[in-house]
Amino acid sequence: MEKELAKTYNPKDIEEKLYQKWLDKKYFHAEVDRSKEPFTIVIPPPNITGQLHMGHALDNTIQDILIRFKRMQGYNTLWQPGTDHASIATEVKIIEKLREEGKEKEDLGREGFLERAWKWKEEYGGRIINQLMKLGSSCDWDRERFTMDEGCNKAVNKVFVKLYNEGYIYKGSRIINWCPICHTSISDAEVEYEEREGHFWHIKYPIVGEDGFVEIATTRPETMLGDTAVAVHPDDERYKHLIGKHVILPIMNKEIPVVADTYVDMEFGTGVVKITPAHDPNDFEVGKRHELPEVNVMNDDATINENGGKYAGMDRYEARKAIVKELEELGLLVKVESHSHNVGTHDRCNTTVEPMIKPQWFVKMDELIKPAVKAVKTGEIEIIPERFEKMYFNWTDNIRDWCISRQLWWGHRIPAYYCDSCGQTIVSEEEPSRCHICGSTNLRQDEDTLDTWFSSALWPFSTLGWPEKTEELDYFYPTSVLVTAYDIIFFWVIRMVFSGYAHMGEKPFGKVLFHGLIRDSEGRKMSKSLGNGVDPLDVIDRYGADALRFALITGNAPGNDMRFYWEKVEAGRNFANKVWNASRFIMMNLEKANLSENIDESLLTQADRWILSKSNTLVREATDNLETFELGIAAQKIYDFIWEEFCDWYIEMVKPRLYNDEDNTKTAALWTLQKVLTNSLKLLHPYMPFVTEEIFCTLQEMTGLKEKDSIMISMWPEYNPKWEFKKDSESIELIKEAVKGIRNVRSEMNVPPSRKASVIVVSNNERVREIFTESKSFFATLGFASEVIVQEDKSGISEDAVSTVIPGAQIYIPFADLIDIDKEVERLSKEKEKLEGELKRVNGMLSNPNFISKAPASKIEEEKAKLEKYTDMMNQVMQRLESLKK
RNA sequence: GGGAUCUUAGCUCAGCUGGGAGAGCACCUGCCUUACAAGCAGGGGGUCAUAGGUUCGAGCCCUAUAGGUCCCACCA
Repeated sequence: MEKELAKTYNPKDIEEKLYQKWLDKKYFHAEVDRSKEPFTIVIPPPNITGQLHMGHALDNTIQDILIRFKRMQGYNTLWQPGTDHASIATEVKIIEKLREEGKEKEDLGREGFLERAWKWKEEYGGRIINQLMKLGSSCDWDRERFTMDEGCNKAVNKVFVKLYNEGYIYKGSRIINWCPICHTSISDAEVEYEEREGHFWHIKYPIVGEDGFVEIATTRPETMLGDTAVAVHPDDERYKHLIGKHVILPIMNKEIPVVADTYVDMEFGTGVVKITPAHDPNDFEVGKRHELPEVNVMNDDATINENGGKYAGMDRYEARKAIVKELEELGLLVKVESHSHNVGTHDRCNTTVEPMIKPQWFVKMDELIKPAVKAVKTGEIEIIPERFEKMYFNWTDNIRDWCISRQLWWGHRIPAYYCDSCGQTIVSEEEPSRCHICGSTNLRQDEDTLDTWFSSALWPFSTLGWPEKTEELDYFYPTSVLVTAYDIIFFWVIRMVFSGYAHMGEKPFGKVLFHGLIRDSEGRKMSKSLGNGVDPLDVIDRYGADALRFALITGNAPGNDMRFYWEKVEAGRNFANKVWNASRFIMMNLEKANLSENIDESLLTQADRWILSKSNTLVREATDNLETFELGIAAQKIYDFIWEEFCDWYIEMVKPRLYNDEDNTKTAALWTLQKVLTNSLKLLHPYMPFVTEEIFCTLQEMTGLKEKDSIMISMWPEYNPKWEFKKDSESIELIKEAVKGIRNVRSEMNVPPSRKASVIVVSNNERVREIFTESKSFFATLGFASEVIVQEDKSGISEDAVSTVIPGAQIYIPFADLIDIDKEVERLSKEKEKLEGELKRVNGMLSNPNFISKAPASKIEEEKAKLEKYTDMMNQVMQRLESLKK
């Protein structure tokens, strides 16, 4: 019993200890249990190279809130964790590390490199997991998975082979985005467009067999080395006569045709476009239509290759300069304009990507995407907030085939094998021992690996055991909700959806909850290069995980970006401390109490019933908000309830009863305190798991009322219709009005709290007099009253009393020597002004015949009641003013 | 070019289906009141971007305009 709580809440004292307890007790662990309904979330797997950043902190806080909420509601909750091998991100990091040692990846060879990568994974893969634990994440760590573990690998191979056999995966030479630094192809989704200032070079191409030139304009003169045509619009009168003729490609001195294609915009540039099928996606299409040769002029590192003649070996930008210079010398450069245009860059390394034609593996998307579109259209998958549906459809409607092969080593190697004897391609889950066409053993596996998102697309079911038919898969799939930032809709969400339908025949999740990005206090994205990132671990270290979690959730609407402010974390910390101290106070008083689970409800006072009522309403509303993912709103309500209603009002109201051992309602007060506190802690627990757990356990020890060993497995409070004490609630609200009025008057009159005064309540309403008579005790502490007198009329009230009006009553406070008539008149005039405003509004409504005829009856009644109330109050204020003016 | 979203107190933002403008921080005043100064009490501060419209009634719904942010497309 001698458990002492520190005067201020110190998260460091308890967070680690409690997390360890939860782990030890296996509270996070889920087993298939068909007697219970499952609630499942798969974690967006963080990269093994990653360090926890604010985005993770938000994402995982949201997931943890949902999981803890559902767990307490009695669902069998599984939060499935794991990490992503992040093929390119990891490979780049390892290469960097190797370079520090003076090595290139080729020096190690494929095997050696992979060995190195696995070591890296062992070393750093656990780091982000530990960081997630610091946040309080209640993932089932016993089920931790990795996108390249044996099971996931199996799933990947199975899917690849299946899609290949069904004709959805194919290999082809097509134009793809090539990163000259990472030396790999990347998908369209990985290209980021940046607006850059560039130039528009106008170049003359001589016309064959004629004196004269066509003038073309280009932003990338170096690609002209690979031009195989120029194109004009078929309806362009200026150039119609050239169609079918040839021009000389300068420098290369090669004849290339003039073709007509509607792709050309007559209004733009000169209306003549150079066509480089091998280095521009649009030109590639034009080239296909006109059967133009494709001349690749670049090496993998974006230097010019042997097709570029004398420029061979030069970097693309050097070549650009040199080519422009040569054109100038040849007199073929007409002019140079400045021109801003979008440049595609690789989202990982920011290098300008080079479109190139390369043999790559693709997933044919047009058919596969259909169920994914339908699912969202029909509402089988619900997207929250709804507006992100448009983003989703924007992608699905313009879907292009997905380039899935990467020229990287770290990742799932493509399960395709080539027979060197007969040229056959064999796609197989297991490595074939011999070619099944010619029997040769001369087989070699495709060198490429798969896009990292290929394996994460399978995450919702691969983690549950697919392709094995596991109990887990049967029970936990489809998962309940996916929580992620909106910036990976295209990369991940859509691909999981179509994969779920393609391989499971079922959606991967019923709901997708998108949240926004965390920005710095100036609204910029947090990034390493800007150095404006805030480390969540640093925040936790200074303020505790609960404070961070609360800061990330409050004051933010779903899907909106939010700015990070230390002040917000401080507010969270202050709230945790408030809860801590209120609990400390309650427990101090509970020490000698001997409470039982239930109480004879006839012992409850007005105030007890009022707070129980309020608490009850909170339970209903917060639960509803949580169910609909309005986490910020629920948090705000819980915060307001605990701080204002419970601490500032109820605890203050109850103090006189606690300090008076003679008071026969003391036990009821203690019981109510304990009850409301426990419920509040439970509601708060998903947001602030640590502080609530510590208090919950201590409180149980103290009262001997034990529900569970941990709040996280206790029952979520339920709305109790019996606890709607409407009459008591109205009474206490009236008392609060009176107390506020008294405080206001005293403050305005500069009366120090030390100066007590009597409070006279005048009301001709018997019910109101009853309320005040019953609640006299509140005014001593809350309203600095020396005594409270309740009477029917104004008899015996001295003329120099100050007063205030509340609905149904007037309150007088005689201060004798203190009264300053002018000031009092001024104050009352302000009250009068306010009432005038209210009356004007109400009268305006009620005198409008349209309002009377069209508004709902209940609304009209409401306004009529207000009119009555305000008129009464107004009369009182007027009378008082009259009498003061005498 | 297409689309989304935002514009509410000095700052950062809530405000769910239309029915008397809110929070945190900041500011002013007074309080070390035996849970909490990371606190308590009181206060000031907003033609809810602009202009129309729908409605008995609009911060909320519709249209237009201005400005900001973002996504997609990629006119060489």
